[in-house]
Amino acid sequence: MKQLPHKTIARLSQYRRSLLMCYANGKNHIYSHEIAKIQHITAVQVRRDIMLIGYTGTLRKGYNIKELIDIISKIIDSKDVIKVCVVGVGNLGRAMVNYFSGKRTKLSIVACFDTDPNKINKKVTGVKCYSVDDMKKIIKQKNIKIGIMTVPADKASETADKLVSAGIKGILNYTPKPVYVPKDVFLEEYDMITSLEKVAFFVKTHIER
Amino acid sequence: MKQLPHKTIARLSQYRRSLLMCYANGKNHIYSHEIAKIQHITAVQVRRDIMLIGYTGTLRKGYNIKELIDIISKIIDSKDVIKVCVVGVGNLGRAMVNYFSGKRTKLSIVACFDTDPNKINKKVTGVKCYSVDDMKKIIKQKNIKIGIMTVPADKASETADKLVSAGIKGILNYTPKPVYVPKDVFLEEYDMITSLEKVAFFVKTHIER
DNA sequence: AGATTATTGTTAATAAAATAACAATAATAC
DNA sequence: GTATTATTGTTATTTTATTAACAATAATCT
Ligand SMILES: NC(=O)c1ccc[n+]([C@@H]2O[C@H](COP(=O)([O-])OP(=O)(O)OC[C@H]3O[C@@H](n4cnc5c(N)ncnc54)[C@H](O)[C@@H]3O)[C@@H](O)[C@H]2O)c1
Ligand SMILES: NC(=O)c1ccc[n+]([C@@H]2O[C@H](COP(=O)([O-])OP(=O)(O)OC[C@H]3O[C@@H](n4cnc5c(N)ncnc54)[C@H](O)[C@@H]3O)[C@@H](O)[C@H]2O)c1
Repeated sequence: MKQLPHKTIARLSQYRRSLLMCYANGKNHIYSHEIAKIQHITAVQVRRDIMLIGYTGTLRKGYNIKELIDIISKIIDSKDVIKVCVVGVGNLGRAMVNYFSGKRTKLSIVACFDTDPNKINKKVTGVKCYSVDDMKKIIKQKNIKIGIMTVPADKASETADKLVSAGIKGILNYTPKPVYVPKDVFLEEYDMITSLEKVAFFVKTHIER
Repeated sequence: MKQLPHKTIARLSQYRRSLLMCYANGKNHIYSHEIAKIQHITAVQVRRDIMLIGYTGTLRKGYNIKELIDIISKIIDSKDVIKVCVVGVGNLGRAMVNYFSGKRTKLSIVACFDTDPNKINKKVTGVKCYSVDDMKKIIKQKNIKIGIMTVPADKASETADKLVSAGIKGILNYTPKPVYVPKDVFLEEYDMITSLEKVAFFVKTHIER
């Protein structure tokens, strides 16, 4: 299959979650416009995404939910569980561990790291916190592939470097500081401050115009 | 000025933060490629964004940091402080309040809301938590303009509705459930689960190819 | 002083994403 | 059984965002 657009991948993840809900409620078929309504996007967008992954529904009956879930899963899940770690177990890091722990089957947070002696060797919702000094060792040992960064902003780039040199293949950076990674490592950055400022900007222009 | 692209707004917020740092370190001028390096984007992108806001630097001297900060602030900040509330003071909500409280001058979290009696009327890092039942009243009273949603997913749409009917003008939705808002309310949604799955997808395709 | 270099600002080109248009057709209505 | 309707799948168009190209010129070099 051709390379899927990033945005499509993101939407597929969301479709799947909605589809799982519908399926759990006993629904077996769904129309593009129903999916669209749930996601608050257009039906064309949905059909286009589904077209891109090569699945076809049935005319006037819609898509078979079970089949669609399976196809999406085949695309976005990997065969084996992908192991994830969280670096920096502060407020945000703890929220993350808490939220994800024991939830996903194909993505599993198996370790976290911190510099704070009060946190090292404790457990966070069942996930052990190690010293950053052992990062390389643990990541290799446990075969961790993804790192979520929730360290203070001024520790962002050193943390990214450590993750990369430990052999991590994907980073989700929640610090507001952009980091550099070699191009064989996938990087996703999200800056909450910027998001809030963006909302504020549009609110402002709305109010002041 | 023409309507600025959303992406430009987001980058301006990030430029400003970097510029403030540089300025604090005693730097007075900066080249487009220096800004680009900090943000890990291209210099053209930076120049283009700066062009769009109508600022001009000086040839071979770069941009005057102070001036640029002021111009960006004039664009993205509003004249008065914009008040923000957080709905759902769980792990994530608490992290947010904690992080933002007392930090920004033009954006201020002034209230949070929850349904849990153990949280109502307590303070979260100095910010009072009210009952959701008083949401409308408090939002109007305090003239709150932006709501950050960190409630459980199944409470997302009712929460959005309440915020809208209370007169909120911007929503930052951190639940994985898309919500509907009328078009005079600016909506920004961010789904952490999807982000992580996206990283996992690219890691997988990298590993399996 | 004249040549060279580094840098901006802007237009042009390309790429990515979203939306629109519409042909095909199964299901339903009459 | 024919017409109508609702829905998919796909191509075409438009919009948005990024990248490239390059002219203009201030600063520096020789
Ligand atoms: N909490 C939020 O809602 C929020 C909002 C916007 C941005 N952020 C960003 O997220 C990041 C974390 O925020 P937070 O509120 O959780 O901060 P926090 O201070 O609560 O947590 C930071 C954690 O990182 C640990 N740490 C420090 N240096 C480290 C290192 N070198 N290696 C590993 N761990 C280290 C600290 O011990 C602490 O446990 C920050 O970069 C912040 O800017 C957070
Ligand atoms: N924590 C994370 O890292 C993380 C990651 C991905 C997604 N999310 C999403 O963020 C949201 C919050 O996550 P969390 O981990 O903080 O959950 P949480 O359970 O810790 O917090 C939810 C809070 O909302 C309150 N609440 C419940 N119903 C409410 C209502 N109707 N009105 C107001 N408050 C109400 C609860 O009392 C609780 O304090 C969820 O939608 C979750 O899916 C969180």
